[in-house]
This record gives sequence, structure tokens and C-alpha cells, in this order.
Amino acid sequence: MQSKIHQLYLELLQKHGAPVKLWPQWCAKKKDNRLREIIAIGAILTQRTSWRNADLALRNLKREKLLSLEKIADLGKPDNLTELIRPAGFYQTKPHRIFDFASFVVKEYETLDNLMEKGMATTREKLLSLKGIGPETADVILLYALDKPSFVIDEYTKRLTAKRKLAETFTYDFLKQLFEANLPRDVEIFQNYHALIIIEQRGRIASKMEIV
DNA sequence: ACCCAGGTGGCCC
DNA sequence: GGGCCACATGGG
Repeated sequence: MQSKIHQLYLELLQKHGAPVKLWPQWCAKKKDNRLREIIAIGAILTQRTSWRNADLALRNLKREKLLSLEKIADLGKPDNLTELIRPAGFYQTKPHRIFDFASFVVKEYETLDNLMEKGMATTREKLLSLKGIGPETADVILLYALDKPSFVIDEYTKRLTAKRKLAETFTYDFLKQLFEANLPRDVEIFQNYHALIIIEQRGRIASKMEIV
């Protein structure tokens, strides 16, 4: 007997077929450190922002050869990021957030590849301690950039669990625990489920990911 | 002229 | 622990 959470996964899988993941092309190919960094930067850029606008900012960063945590940290300050990131909105905060994140990773670990060696729970705490990285962004970085089995909760997840009456409370930590406790601790399943929930609620996945 | 989009931090009670 | 609100851009 599967839990309702697991049953819903199987239902959505059957209904929508093989899911198109977030970050589709990127997850399809073998990831290297560069790809991990782009995913992490994109995760911050797309906060409360359409993928289209986040992508404009990513393209600007790429044009300036700044799609790299080391290059961003080497700037020494976020000022020169502002105009590049402007299309993604919140231009007074996102440049600082990305610069702080880049500086943190480079200083503490040099690369995201190295960060992968650390424990998931510790890494999550470290990410959450950075301003601009809340629970959802931390989990997106863990799940999609670092390939750690950390379930991502977003508005779509909250709406679907409410609609299906799968929970009584809808706080982030409660729902995260609910999904993780009722599924195999598997990165592929967590990624697929997250994408399936968005497709079920919204009808499609927005990102095209041609930036690479 | 609205409304929305892969949130977060800072208040308030 | 929740409930609001500002934050900014580009597209429908």
C-alpha cells in the first residue's frame, strides 16, 4: 500500500508521461561544475520572476563572461552586475544575493563540485544562512545543482496538496517532510515529481535552457 | 490598466 | 508560528 503522496506521483506520471524536468537539457546531460553554477545562479535569478526574464539576465552574464562563481566573486563588489541582472527584476537585491553566494562558495569551497562532498543537511543550513537564499532556493540548488535528494516545495506544491486534501497545514517544512517521508530518497524521483506538479498545475514548464 | 511569474526578508501581532 | 508587504521587470 503506497502512501497518498506516492500514489499522486504515480498518477501524475501516468497522466503526463515522462516529465520534462526543470532545467531540462541541463539535467539530461552529464553535469559539470560550470553547469552546476549556472543552475544555482539561475535559481536566484528566477525568484518570483518569469523564466523569460531570468534568462535575459543569464544571457547578459554569459555575454560578459560572468557565468561563473569565481568570475563573479573576482569582481569584488556587485555593482557591475546590476545592469546585467536588471531584466530579472529586483535589481537592488539580486546582484547582492548572487555576489554574496558566489563569494561564499569560492571562499569556503572554491567550487560547487567541492561543496557536493559535504553533508546535505549542513550544506542546506549554510545556504539558508545567506541572505537571499530561502528554503525553496536552497532546495533547488541542492536538488538540481548538487544532485542531493532535497524535496523542493513551491506554490504549486502547496496548491496541489491543498486541492487534493493531502495535508492540514501548508508550511514549507511540514510539506517538505511529508513528501520526503513518503517517497524513496531519490534525486530522479524528487526532480520528476517537482516538474510533474508544475505541469499538473500550470500546464507546462517554462524554461528552455538554451543558454549553455 | 491591470495581473502574473520556479521567493525572500522584515516587520507586526 | 503565521499574516502582510515591498521589492522590479517584461509579457499577456
